[in-house]
Amino acid sequence: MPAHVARIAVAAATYWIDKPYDYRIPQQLQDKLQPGMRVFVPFAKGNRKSEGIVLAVTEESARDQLKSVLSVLDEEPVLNAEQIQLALFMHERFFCTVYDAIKAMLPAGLWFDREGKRRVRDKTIEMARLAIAPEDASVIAGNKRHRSPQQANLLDLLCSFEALPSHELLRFTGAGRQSLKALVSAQLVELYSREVFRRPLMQTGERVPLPLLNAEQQRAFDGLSALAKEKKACAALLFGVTGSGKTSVYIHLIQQQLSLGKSAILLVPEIALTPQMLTTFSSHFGETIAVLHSSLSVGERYDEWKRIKSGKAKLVIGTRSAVFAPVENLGILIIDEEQEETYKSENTPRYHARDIAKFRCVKADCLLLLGSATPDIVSRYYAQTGRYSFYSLRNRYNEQGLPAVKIVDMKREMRRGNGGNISSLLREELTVNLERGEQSILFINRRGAHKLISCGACGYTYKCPRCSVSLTYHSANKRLLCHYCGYSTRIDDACPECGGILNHIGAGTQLIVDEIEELFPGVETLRMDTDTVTPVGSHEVLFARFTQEKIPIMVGTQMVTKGLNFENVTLVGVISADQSLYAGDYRAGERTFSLITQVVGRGGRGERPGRAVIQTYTPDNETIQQAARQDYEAFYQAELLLRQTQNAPPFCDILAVTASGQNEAQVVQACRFVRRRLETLLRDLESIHILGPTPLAVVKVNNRYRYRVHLNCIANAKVRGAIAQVVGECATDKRFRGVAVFADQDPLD
DNA sequence: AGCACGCCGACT
DNA sequence: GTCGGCGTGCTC
Repeated sequence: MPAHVARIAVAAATYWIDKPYDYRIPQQLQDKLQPGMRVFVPFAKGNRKSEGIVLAVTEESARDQLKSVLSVLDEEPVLNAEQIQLALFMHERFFCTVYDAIKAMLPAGLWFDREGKRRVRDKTIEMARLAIAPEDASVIAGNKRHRSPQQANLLDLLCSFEALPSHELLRFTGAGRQSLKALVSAQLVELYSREVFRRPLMQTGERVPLPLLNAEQQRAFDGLSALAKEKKACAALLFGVTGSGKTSVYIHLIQQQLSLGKSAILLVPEIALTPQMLTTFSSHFGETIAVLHSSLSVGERYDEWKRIKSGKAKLVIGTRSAVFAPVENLGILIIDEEQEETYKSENTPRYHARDIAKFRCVKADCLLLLGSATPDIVSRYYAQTGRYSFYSLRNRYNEQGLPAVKIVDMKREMRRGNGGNISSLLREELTVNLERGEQSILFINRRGAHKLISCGACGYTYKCPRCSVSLTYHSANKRLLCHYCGYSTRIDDACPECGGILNHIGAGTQLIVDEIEELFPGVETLRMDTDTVTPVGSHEVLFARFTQEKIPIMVGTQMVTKGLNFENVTLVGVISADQSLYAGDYRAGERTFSLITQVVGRGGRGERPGRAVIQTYTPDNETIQQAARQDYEAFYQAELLLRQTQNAPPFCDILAVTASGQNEAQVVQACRFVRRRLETLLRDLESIHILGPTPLAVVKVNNRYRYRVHLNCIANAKVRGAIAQVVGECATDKRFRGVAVFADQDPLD
């Protein structure tokens, strides 16, 4: 008897009604339809056409009335059995629909394909430039009768740049596409396409022999390869101080699996920051590598996905979403710098790559390897308790010693009359480096370190009209910008409230650069931060300039801490170590320790020993001192104790139910309801703490207020079930209309 | 009676 | 979320 029922995950089903739906398979589709294929099905009363994916094909259904599958969208399944299981697991684990999970697993190129045929996009971006002289353009921009304010903004910005990608131009001015189009038809602006930076070059020439392992690396490799060969699911933590050569161990492990006919996945926190690593890997593995990351075009990403699925690529290197790479026969999955927060998705599905990796390694009976110089406290704890195997690399490459670190008390500095951001010690050290012709890196421990603007007379500051944050000043486009919603506006000549003089405050990269220029006139500096107006792929360009042109000083945020070896860098300065310590969440200490440790480890990679200067307002802080000593074990022990008293991971899971909406009171009401319901549903649970409603650190984003209820408990099926139920109750309760509610484990913010 | 509107609730 | 069903109440 032919199978005639398809169990389907329907795209149109919202979270609270999401479950597998049964459909009848019409006669003409019975031979074609297989699990993992996408279909169109009628859904709900209106029978509106929805996409769906076949989870299983069976004989019988528990219901007697079934609608029929309308059509099949794929010739071949796009998901295999393991991926379908993974999607069902994600539904349970991450409070998302099965279809949300599936969307995260497949490349976007596969989706837009049916309606619009825009699957294969070429590798160009649209650029905009003035079609007339800048002087004429600024005259036209100034003439308010002639051009709308938006158009004037666009012209203004284009005056200070030769050319800009049009999406960035629009983002920075807040103008719509129509305004740009109008300028184009008025022949003031022209658009052209430019090829974007291509994928990191894959070497096709001679394969380089594998790197030699030192005794310590060999020991780690021997242990890990024995684990990998056991052909059963296991996990290991490889602790390796910065510069100890974790990568060499990865290369050998991967090589071993590839030679056994297996495939491998290597996850990295951010591809843009690991060009050196990519070059190394391609010199060993050539075209068997597929690279997956967010700055690939839809077409490129789709092509890489196909290369992996067809088995042409056996080693996948990529960021978070690469954990879904459709490799067959997985032999090893490595997560480099596993403590990085980029492995956690902040959008639906709110998954952590580590959890997906564990699932896959269990299914494939293979080794999951977590590598880090500053492991996640939870991972280190599992290594301690034996849940993970544990290997460590404690010696730096070439027997290099750790940098000599000095901590500067900025309070004392201030009392001595130095109100700047650069202490006298750091200035002396910089002078030494300049004289010796050696390079220095200054690190600003602050997200999106930018200038704030405030009025010297009345204290007025610019606030985002849609979010509860101040606007930051971007000298690149001379505009004020909101980091949360992208709102941007022109800066006034004087304070809009009282007409006073506007000051630039805050330790932004630009500010430090300005200070350096004042202290060392004529010395070239390089700025490195996420939010400058720069084309895609420019990190590599900037890093290359820093190395090749031997620019004496680089000033930057987080991104200077990662992955790159600069031979000639002998001094690292941490401008202010404190910023991330007081972020309020339980991970603040971990984050600070990791950042400082990594940046200090950047120095002294070459022949000469490195030095580091850490500036802080709290020089007695244990975390800062541990980071200065690069003493992970001391930090781990102290932090573990703290976690125990805080009821935080690894002793407890933290689940959060977040509500957002335009009406603040209603959002708080929804949270109170969530709390009451959870207290009722979970009242017989012994160790559970329910907290909140608490506003998020940034309470309003895009005119929506955000509040949250936290649960500290072991996240078992009962707890997850209760949360799923309550999220559903909120969604259907008319008192909470307009309030969006979602659940998440270990939220980042 | 005829219809506009709003609320309810199910979605295979 | 979204749509059809159905009750209420207004108007002709």
